[in-house]
Amino acid sequence: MRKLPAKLASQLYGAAELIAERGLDGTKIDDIAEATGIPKATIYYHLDGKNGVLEFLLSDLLDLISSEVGVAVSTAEDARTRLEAAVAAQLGVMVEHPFLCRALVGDLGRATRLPELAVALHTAFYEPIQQLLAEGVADGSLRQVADPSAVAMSVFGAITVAGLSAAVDAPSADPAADAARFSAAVCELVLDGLATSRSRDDHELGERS
Amino acid sequence: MRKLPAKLASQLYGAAELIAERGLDGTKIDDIAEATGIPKATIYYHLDGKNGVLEFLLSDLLDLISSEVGVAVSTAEDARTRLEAAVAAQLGVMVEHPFLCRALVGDLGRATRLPELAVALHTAFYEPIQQLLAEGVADGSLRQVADPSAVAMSVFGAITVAGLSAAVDAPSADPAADAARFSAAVCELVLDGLATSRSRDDHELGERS
Amino acid sequence: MRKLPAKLASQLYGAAELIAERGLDGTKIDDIAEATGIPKATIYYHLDGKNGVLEFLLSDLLDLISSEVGVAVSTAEDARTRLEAAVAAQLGVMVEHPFLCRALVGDLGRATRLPELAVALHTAFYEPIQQLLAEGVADGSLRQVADPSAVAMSVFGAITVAGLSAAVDAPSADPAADAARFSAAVCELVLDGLATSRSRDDHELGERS
Amino acid sequence: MRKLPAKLASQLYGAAELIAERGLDGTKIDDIAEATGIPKATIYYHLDGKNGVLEFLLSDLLDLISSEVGVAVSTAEDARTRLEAAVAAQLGVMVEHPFLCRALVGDLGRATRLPELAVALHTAFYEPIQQLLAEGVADGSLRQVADPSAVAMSVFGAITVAGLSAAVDAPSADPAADAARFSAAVCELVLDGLATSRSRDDHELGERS
DNA sequence: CATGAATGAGCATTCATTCAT
DNA sequence: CATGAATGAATGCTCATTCAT
Repeated sequence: MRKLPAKLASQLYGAAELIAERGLDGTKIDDIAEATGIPKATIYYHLDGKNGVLEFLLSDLLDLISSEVGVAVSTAEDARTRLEAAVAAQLGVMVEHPFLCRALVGDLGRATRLPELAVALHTAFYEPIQQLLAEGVADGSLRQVADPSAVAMSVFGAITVAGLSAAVDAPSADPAADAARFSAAVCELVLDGLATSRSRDDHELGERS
Repeated sequence: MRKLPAKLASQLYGAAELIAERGLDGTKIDDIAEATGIPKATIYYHLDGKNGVLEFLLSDLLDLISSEVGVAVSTAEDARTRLEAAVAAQLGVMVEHPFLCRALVGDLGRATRLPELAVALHTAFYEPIQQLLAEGVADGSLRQVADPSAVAMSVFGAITVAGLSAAVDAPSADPAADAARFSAAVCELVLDGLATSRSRDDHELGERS
Repeated sequence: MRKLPAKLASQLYGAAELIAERGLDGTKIDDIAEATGIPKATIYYHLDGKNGVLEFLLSDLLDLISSEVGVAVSTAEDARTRLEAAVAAQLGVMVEHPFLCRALVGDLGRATRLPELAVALHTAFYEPIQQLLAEGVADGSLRQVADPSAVAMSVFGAITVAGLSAAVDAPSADPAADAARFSAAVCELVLDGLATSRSRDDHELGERS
Repeated sequence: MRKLPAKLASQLYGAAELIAERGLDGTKIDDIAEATGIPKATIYYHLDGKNGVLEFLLSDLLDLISSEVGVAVSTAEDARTRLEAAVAAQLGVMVEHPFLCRALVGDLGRATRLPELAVALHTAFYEPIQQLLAEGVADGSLRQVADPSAVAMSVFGAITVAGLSAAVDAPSADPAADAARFSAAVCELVLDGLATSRSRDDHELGERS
């Protein structure tokens, strides 16, 4: 639980693929030890058991996302533009760490049950979006919606699941391009919606009548 | 092992909360036996082990979603309207089965690794959306997007994460209302997007210049 | 913890020597399993772990002593005679179960920490003596001493340590003879004391002056 | 590993209660380190592992008893008087070191298996008594018994168990008084026996007839 | 000398699963 | 059909001990 030596930390990443593939419960500590080259007992010396390993790995990912998104969000642009930047940032990190992402999803239940991770999850993914939505309303770059928190959750889902899907697919040769592609798709959806203008008119008409 | 007696089936649902709360690996067969009142060996007699329990529980949920969404999608309306109906249908089922939903997500990794479930997952969640998106383009009620499959994935995320969030929150007194609220929020997002028309102009301007 | 099947119970005795020799902590469950022929998991199914094994074994010994002594004490003789009988009974059982006795002594600390054993210990060893001492005073066959409970404890020690010593020594060919020999020695000590009558006079004289 | 600095030695006594309470196997070196304030590795530097700690602690106790009893036994008095003194000496030391006594008894099995301790045990407890008994016969202050070694063992038990019982009971405010009380009780028993003179007559009569 | 850090070796316990009744 | 009893197989974790500084 102390700040584990940089060397160990880096070795530990060798376990990510394992966990992504089999889930934490399907991964024996011995497997982790073997995959990382760190003696079992040493893992226990530095981390708090198997959960500790997951916690360390995911904390790292979450911190990374958190900080990249944080940067993207802190510019002087309007909220809409910053939302696009945030989406790109999050997807960029996710695509760059496919195994961690898959581990996160595969053990989402457990991650949720690990208090520290639960808040990191919230901080990394949900909060910035919610924040941006509110700011967008203030600066006129995003629409006021009826149920902001539900919409924020939904936007979170749109981004994250896209990222996950990218992470789960066989890692492409050009992660940056993948990220850009998904980022564009998500932004197109989230900002402009899918309805055609005609269907919008029809729909409003329908509701009016 | 296929057709378990109706009584057992209903008892088995008593295990959903357990699994939702602790994950399948955190749930002992003995726990399930105790929670459901079904003797351990009897569970084995009817189902194929622990995974069998999860498979049974989730298959049921997935079938339900699949069929409800199927109905919603099979009307004569335009694709956009049917998309709204599909969202409402999916969210309706999810909100009504919060524990199963959480079990599904919590053990997503395992579900993914169970072949039968993996396809059911795809069929229930992703396919109808993808299908609808294509049909919407055809009937002019939905926009043509640059990367349809990425967008479909993203829409799937928008819907599902919203549903999950509803399922995780303390079950409200009025599930139908919850479903409606979330459904509206998701549709607002997915159909109309978040950008204000002004920001759209600005943005296009910015891109042009 | 349920009344284990007679067959298992008898097999379990095969572990006594092991435990006597190495102490419970020095004895692996696997050793016990091997020595008794009972599969490890079956031991766990019936008993509560390693402590459970010790508890079972010693409970048995203690019950046996308790009941044999109980019989010896329940005759119509005077207390002194019954004390002799009790000593013989206790030593008889101890000599007949040398391994259990040694296990008991070797793990006395643990036995003391196991609540059930602690009381059984008291009941089997200490109580009958204390009782007899009191009755002996009443019927005039035993002396009134200044500190009855301290003396009872001491008598208990005289008997038990003698028995232990007999149990620890290589088991003789004729246990009954051993028991009789030790029994006689203990009774001689406990009933008549070691002082010569001359030394008694001297001593009283010394105190008087 | 022999001569540990006085300061460490004194700190080490802080572990006695721990060991008395839980047994040596139930006491982790880390516990000992924490309880004594001596770093784990330092304990290893000075002593030979866990057994070394026990050995150190008990050797000390045994030496103490040995020497105190030795003094008591080396006077010019008759054997009977010296036996009384020896009893008082042994009980005095035991009562003054209740935790060590309990540790000794609780881990009697192990102590017995530690060669050095085994002989120290014999030397401290058994030998002086045996010696005294023989001398008493020679100087006429103690009776000739049929089985001297069995009786010596029994006397040893009478004394030691009394001392233990005193050590286990909550340590009284006045250890010296306790020791005296128990000492008197033990001597009363061991020297004069419990039989009333009437019962002695009856008994001999009974045997004769 | 003293000790923080690291680890090899060990093992109790758990649990899913089977099967005789 | 249903199930109480039994167990094989697996593994997370502990802890005494070592050693480089």
